[in-house]
Amino acid sequence: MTNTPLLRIFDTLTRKKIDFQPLDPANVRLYVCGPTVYNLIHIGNARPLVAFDVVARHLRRRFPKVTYVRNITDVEDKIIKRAAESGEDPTALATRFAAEFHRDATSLGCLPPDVEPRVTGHMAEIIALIEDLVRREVAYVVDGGGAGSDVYYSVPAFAHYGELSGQPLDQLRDGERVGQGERERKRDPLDFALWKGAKQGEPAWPSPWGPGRPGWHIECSAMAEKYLGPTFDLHGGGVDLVFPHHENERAQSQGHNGDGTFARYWLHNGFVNFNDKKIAKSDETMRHLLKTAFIVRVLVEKHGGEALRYFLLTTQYRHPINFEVYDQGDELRFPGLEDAERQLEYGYLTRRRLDEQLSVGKDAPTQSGGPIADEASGWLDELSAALDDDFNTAGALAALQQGLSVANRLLDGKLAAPKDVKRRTLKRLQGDLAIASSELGLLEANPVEWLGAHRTRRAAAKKLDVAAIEAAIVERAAARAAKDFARSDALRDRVKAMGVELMDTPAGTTWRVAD
RNA sequence: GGCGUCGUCGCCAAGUUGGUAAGGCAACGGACUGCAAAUCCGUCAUUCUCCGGUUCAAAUCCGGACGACGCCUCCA
Repeated sequence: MTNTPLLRIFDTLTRKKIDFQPLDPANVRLYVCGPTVYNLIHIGNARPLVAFDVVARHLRRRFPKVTYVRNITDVEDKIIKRAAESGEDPTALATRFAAEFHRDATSLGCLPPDVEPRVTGHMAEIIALIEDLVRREVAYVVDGGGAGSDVYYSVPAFAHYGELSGQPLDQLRDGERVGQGERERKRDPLDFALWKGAKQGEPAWPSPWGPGRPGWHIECSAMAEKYLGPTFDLHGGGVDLVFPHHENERAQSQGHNGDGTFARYWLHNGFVNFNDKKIAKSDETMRHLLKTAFIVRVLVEKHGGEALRYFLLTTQYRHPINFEVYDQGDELRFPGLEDAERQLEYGYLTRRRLDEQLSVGKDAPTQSGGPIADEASGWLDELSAALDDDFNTAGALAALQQGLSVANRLLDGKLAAPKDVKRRTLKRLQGDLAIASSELGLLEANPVEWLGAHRTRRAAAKKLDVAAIEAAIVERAAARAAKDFARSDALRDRVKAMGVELMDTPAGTTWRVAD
């Protein structure tokens, strides 16, 4: 195997699509900014989760080892605020929502990262890093007005500040809004807090500057270094994190380890828009939707986590994705998720047919060496090539579609092929589909179970009387046996009116919830 | 004001180191079926927001116009 670069990645820092050359091909290292756990996550939070899950999966396919680190921020202003509102202990609240987050991540088909560090478990590392920055005089201590002192990072001390976000310093200063009381403490309006002295009632940890807590950005610098070293390959997150979060992480880490250290490639996912607009908390309607319909838990309940995942992968991760919603009287409809469900149903139906076909007959022991139908080769390579090209999942999904389509054509006898070639091809397709599934995190479930669960969920959503449907099927079977087609059709019409389609197969009649 | 992304069929969405427009949904026609569903087949962008330019050749490069969205403030 040659070492020619396989992957092309759009890097935020250079704003170009460039070849990916890992520092150590034997261990590719990836850091992604995880959630601040103060809430159930919404669809916007789900995008980086899914996008970087595919990044990690694909890297694992291409390299022998990948170390994927995704943090959990469990000390932060929003958590403190939320906890104060409900009277809950901030730590307990964070722990609770971290667990909820894991549940959602799992339902979205995301594999756990290799390391999932939490801020509360890394106070020593954070404090050591800040101490070093103070020692190097790129940070300074200021009386915080409370029990402990504040520590600020001195932006003018870092020559490369603004590079990542492409913002000239004076422009950033123009936009800067300094909070009450901070103005007189900061030497420069761009300086940001590394450590915040504790105020009344806030969670605090002991430090050389008295009781306090870390600022928002420092934890990522400290934890990335601890698990991935001073310099690592990829750093990901949402576009909104480019400034100030990632700009600041970079400043801290390079201030500590020197120029050229820290992340070598920066990846940022685009936003999920709602009817072409950003899901902003400032808008009344959106705020309401964010608390209700856009919650991952709610969407998963209605359409399944895999449909949400599929939807999020229909657009390349960097581009904005539009989440359409329309109000149909008493319920909200999400065409993107409905479409995704249809695609998944097609995929699982195909996989089920494949499994059924290959489980019967014992002809043609499938030597893997023999020829297979031309149409069945190529699509998996196309899928991988699409992912090699800046993780183009939309292109990968198109390739997957080809694979599924070939399987169906073969099963339908639409492709001319000798019996042994056909069987070998089906076997190959089954294997290739499994590889594609594991790359995308899609169609990985047992087809029979998935289709059953899918039907059950949809039947429940439509409040269907399953017993009545099954009774109708039994009655219709008798009518058909007696060639009483008028009766048979009447029964079909009856369930059709309920929104159910009957499917006659050699193995008997089954049913599905109509679209 | 500064920085950046984008504008491809009714809808979603690939394709931009230039070489003659993937795929999906919807729609229509057909095969299969007692009738259906599922599946399969066929039709569905002489054209890529618009105007110029470079070129044998441009959705892809350059210039301009118009439009959309985002960041610069908590935010995925």
